Amino acid sequence: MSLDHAILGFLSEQPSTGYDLKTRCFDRVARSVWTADQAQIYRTLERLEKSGLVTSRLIPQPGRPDRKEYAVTQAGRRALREWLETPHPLPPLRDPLLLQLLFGGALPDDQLLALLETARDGYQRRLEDLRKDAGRAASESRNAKVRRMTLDGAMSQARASIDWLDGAIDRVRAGLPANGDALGRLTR
Amino acid sequence: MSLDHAILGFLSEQPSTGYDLKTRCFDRVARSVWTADQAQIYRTLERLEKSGLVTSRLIPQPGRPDRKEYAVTQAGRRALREWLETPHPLPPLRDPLLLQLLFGGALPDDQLLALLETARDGYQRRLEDLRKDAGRAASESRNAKVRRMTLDGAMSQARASIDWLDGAIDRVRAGLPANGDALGRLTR
DNA sequence: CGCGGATATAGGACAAGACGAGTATATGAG
DNA sequence: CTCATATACTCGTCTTGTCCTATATCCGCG
Repeated sequence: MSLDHAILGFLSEQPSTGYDLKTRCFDRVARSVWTADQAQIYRTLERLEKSGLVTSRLIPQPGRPDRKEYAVTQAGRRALREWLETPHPLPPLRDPLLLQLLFGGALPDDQLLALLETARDGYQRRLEDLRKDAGRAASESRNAKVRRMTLDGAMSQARASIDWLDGAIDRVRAGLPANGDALGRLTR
Repeated sequence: MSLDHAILGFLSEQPSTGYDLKTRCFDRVARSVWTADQAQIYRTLERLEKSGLVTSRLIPQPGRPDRKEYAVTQAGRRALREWLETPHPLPPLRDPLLLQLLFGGALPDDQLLALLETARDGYQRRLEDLRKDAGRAASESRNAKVRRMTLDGAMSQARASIDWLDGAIDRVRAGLPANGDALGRLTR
């Protein structure tokens, strides 16, 4: 369960509330790598506390709701360390666009092109977001350098998709054989 | 729900049983694009039948269990066509390795390298599988060409990951700044 | 003065996917 | 004769992820 360990990781850097984790960690630094929704974070924090990997303390705040600040325990640090050390299986490739393309021969050229171009633009936007992130974090520490590798990985994946889509678009524009009756079977 | 449409897509090519879909379609041609387990496929077929997108007929087989063969209906073809035409959002980037790397600065060089190298090997294996698939399907039809684009996409993603990981491995070997006390905080 | 946005937490509902176990029968290898 | 394998289908539970709602207060803006 990667989310558990992502939370342990962030808490090991700094004790935080659920709200902090959502807004400062997941919506900012982990945005391009792993997203998590609020409900998920609170649920996970409860579970982690039950299994003794984090503890919480209430910090009263005059006027506004108490902060419930979570911190990792020793057991939590051990769990994090263990997870960090072990290699995990590749994420299963599960891409709606590729699936569409598997059956995309049934579409006429213009619709096929629309599909490819929309995806291309999506990756382009993702790449720009990543570039912004990369611009912000420029430090010389080990942590910053490793974190920079993370961004590089995400960026190179986006770039690969863009290049591939550009090639695919060219090939469709250059002309594909017309389809026999696949479209007919689908439209009728 | 992409799985629904993947099933509709395969059935539109050829009526099949759940077993056929699992072994001939998902474990073979869609393997590199979308995986599905058996239970999932049977459940989805039931649901699709209830909503009138597929129909089934029992084909008795002497000795062994009846084949329950599903076929798309007109409504099913329409649903498939509609899904094929509309662009879908990019798959969220959710990669355990990238997440590990986010906190990977706490690891010593050798463990960091082990992580990167394992992942590299994984992508290498995936790429080889894809190459085998690409070798098999060499036809001149529109469908085959579009399907070939699908494989190209999957391959270029794998290649991008390999290149990135090679670069990252080199950079770690070339020497990263030592970490302050992050490791200490984790080990103690 | 009211309204919305930021801060802060928590609950329910639900689809989708992962995982595993169970039930048949037939064929063929050892 | 047994064991593995292929064919074919069913059930159940757990985890994930998403969405929506509710509760509270404070601050700034118009």
